[in-house]
Amino acid sequence: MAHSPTPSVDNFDRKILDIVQVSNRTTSDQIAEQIGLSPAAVQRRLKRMRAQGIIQADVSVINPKAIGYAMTFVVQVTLERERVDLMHNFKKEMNANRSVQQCYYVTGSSDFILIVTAVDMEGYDNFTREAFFDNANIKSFQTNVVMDPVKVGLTIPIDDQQD
Amino acid sequence: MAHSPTPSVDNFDRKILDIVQVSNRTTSDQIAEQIGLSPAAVQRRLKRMRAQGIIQADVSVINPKAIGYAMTFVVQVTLERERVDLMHNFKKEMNANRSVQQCYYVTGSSDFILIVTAVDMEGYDNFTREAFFDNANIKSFQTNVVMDPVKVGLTIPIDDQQD
DNA sequence: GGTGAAAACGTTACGAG
DNA sequence: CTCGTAACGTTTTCACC
Repeated sequence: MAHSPTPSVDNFDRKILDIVQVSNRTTSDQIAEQIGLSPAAVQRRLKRMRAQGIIQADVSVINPKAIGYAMTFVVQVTLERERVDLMHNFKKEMNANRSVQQCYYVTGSSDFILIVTAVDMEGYDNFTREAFFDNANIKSFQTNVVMDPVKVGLTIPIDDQQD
Repeated sequence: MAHSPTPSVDNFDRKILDIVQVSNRTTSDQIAEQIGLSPAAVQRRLKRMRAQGIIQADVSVINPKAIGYAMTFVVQVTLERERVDLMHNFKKEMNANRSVQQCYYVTGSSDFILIVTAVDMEGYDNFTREAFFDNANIKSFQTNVVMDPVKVGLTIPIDDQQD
């Protein structure tokens, strides 16, 4: 965390990002037409932004139900002690745990907030056992069952700016 | 919620999903080699899964910092009354609000849990004003500032199964 | 499901502004 | 330094087996 390799995102980049973050299978020709650039220029910019880490990844979003993961949970975890090494350990565990879709370290009432998927309640129960009860440093956790995933995804508001 | 349109996801499909949910720019040849199928077969399966909605979307994940969205928040919202029409309204508003990355309707202590991005604290303040204070049906909300987005994304654990 | 040809797409080199 | 055009290599698509 010591270097920022010059963002350099202009308005053309922003327009491209706004499109690909919704659908990255949009062809360069389509993007080019929409933003008023040549297909090659669009490709060059995409390649540059992927290399620079502005575009972090290109992924398919899978319908959880299609593969039997019918339930989603939002879990708030409070640690016993906020020691740096224990926290680092917890982060590593969450990264490794395939049931954990997302994990945020937050300020406020709890320490971590997780988005967890499971096949069913029994599957979630197993997850809590493995992830929490076997962990001495976890003070408490509170579960919210998701009844409706109103909005999912990681779309970021991208607006034009005057550079 | 009355019909499941025949999942029909076999182990080849699962292996393909496991790859494309991490990187959907992997070529059919690469996937084919990894799972032991021909490139054309892989393509056919991908096309089918996209048509069936098993693959919901194909998106680029953008680094929020690259476009100036440096802060993330987890917000828990409690409504005054859980009336169906008011809830439906709230869902629509969250879907339309570009600051709201994710929105879950949950059971438990609060009604909705949001993941919100903002340029800075002032941007978040503006968001709360527009989204919450102008809404008579919102009882309370509690904000957690994300200090470390330990794990983001929507990867789902996909394992082989015996069909 | 596999094979191969045709079409579409992404990539790169070149010249121009 | 970045654009657009055009040639090139790769990938996807589709008809057929």
